[in-house]
Amino acid sequence: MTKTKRDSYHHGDLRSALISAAEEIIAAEGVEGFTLRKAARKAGVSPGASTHHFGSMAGLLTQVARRSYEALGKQLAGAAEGLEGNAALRALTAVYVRFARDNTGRFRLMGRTDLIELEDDDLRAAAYRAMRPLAAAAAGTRGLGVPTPEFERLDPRLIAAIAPAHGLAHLATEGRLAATMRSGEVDAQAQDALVDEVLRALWP
Amino acid sequence: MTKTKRDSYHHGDLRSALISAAEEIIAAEGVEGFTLRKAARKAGVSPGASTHHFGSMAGLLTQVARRSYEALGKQLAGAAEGLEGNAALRALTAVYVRFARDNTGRFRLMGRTDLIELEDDDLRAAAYRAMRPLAAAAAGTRGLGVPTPEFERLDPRLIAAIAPAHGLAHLATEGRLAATMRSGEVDAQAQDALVDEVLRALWP
DNA sequence: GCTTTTGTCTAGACACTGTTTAGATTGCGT
DNA sequence: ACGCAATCTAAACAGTGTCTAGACAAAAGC
Repeated sequence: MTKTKRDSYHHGDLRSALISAAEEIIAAEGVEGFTLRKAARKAGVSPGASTHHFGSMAGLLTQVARRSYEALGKQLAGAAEGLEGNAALRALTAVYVRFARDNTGRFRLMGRTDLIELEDDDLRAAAYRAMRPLAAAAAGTRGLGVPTPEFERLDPRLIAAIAPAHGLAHLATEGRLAATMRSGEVDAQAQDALVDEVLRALWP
Repeated sequence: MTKTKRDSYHHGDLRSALISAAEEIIAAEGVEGFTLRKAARKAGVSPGASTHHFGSMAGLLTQVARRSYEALGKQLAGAAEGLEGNAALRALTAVYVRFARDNTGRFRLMGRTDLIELEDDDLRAAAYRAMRPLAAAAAGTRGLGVPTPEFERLDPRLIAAIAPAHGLAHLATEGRLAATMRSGEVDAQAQDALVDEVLRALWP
């Protein structure tokens, strides 16, 4: 679809073309369906062309992961508006889980430390920025203070907020949440209802 | 090390030899370091020999995952003895996270739905059995009743107990928990302390 | 005992994979 | 207009999981 045509030897904007191609493949076939050669074919370029821009496959996928964190962050940012305390936490967690369910490929990629460069500074920064709404909500919960903005030494309160969301998201993508039908398809509405029940138990 | 020597054409007990080989590889090099051919070499057998016993690589890895659930279940079973309510939940969660940290390869495999056969009945049963201590503890928490022993439609209360544990475990193996040193090594003691703090916030 | 059948395993090939090397091509700064 | 640096290609390499044929051995039938 986005198969970029090319009249000249040089591509012009191969870097972002490869990122887009990778994102499309991952969205359509999941991380397990992604190969570097597929992305190269989609961009209309030879397999080795990616090396110069990203160094390795992990370099390309790190960019995809970074953009995925930005997308997650954007969704989280708008989820807790006007809410406070546990209500905010419930809304944020619900959005977190929905993101994982509706963007399974990208979400799985974010956790594949063997495929991405976990030490990449941009990636780490994007990951931290994405979690800021959760950090803010966690600060207003159960009478706890304001979490520190450090990434290396994450605040226990922030982790306490992330852990259930991260766990539910993984359970959802692993097909271990109820409302997973025999066909493998997911009844999104039923799953949302279940998550809501769980959240009322966790953050009453 | 467990390279099974062979004097005859037939192996004798190739099935379990392959499982052991796979477990050793995964323990030493992680899931990402595992290949079917490596396991075959370790068992002293040709690459195609595995097909007859497991059908495919996923078949073999499903057995490894099943055994991993049994190992996790064994550790959980002994963790909540003499404890009740939230104290039991805290102990179980701590063990869950420690299992993930100390058996990263196996834990990662359990979540790799692209590598194992998620619909395998034995696997599903082992997974459910492993969670039983958590289900029992969840029943005694916050005045909730006894969870139903169904696997397809998991009880919200059980999920509420699993989610934080699962989330913390994934965060730990993804290197996203504090106490991850620059070298990539983990200060287990510091991590345990952090998890303890988080757990006191979640299950006070 | 001998033969046949059945279960195991090997050898080789197939279509892939990510990465590396050397070289072709182009755009840009001067 | 020229040279340099950036960019991309082509081909090769060492792997991968799986498939097909056939070789081997142990158990079953008589």
